[in-house]
Amino acid sequence: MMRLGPDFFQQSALDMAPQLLGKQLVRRFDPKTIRSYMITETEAYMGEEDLACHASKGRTTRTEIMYARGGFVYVYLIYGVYWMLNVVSGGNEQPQAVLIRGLETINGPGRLTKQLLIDQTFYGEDLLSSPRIWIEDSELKPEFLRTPRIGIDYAGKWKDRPWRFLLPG
DNA sequence: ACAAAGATCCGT
DNA sequence: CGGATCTTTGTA
Repeated sequence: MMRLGPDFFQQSALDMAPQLLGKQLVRRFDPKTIRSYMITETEAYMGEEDLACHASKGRTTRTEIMYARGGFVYVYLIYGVYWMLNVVSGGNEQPQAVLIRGLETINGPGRLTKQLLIDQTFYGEDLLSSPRIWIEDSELKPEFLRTPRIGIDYAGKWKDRPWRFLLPG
């Protein structure tokens, strides 16, 4: 299948998050080792208004990449332990992103980055052109479930928005 | 400078 | 249910 292009990533995070389900996250570990993993769980983070979104604190060194056009990778360290993998979405100056929370064979956002060897060096990586990580299309239009996002109880009224998307089972 | 919190996971 | 472990950010 084909690598997803600019149009896909310029959708809002809310549109993109469910559409990422069933797509293939592809990782080239070295010139001879390429593996792909079906995306099974995502969450949308919707800009400065969204208190659960890191961009709610405004533009900082960490959140800078979220203000770029969609298609870049946003990674950050959580609890001093786990790297979180996000796909920046929307147009320039729209600080939105989608957290990849699960893959077909790996549950959990911290576990998947550990297995795929994704760390801070992927901050700002361009999914449109990177030789080591990209996302490929799929013919699937899977049914999916929606729930509130995980781990954001501090986010006031935003914590109950059903912006987590996952494949059943 | 310093303190606090965090989009998680694991072992008890 | 608590600990790990450290970057980012707010406050001074």
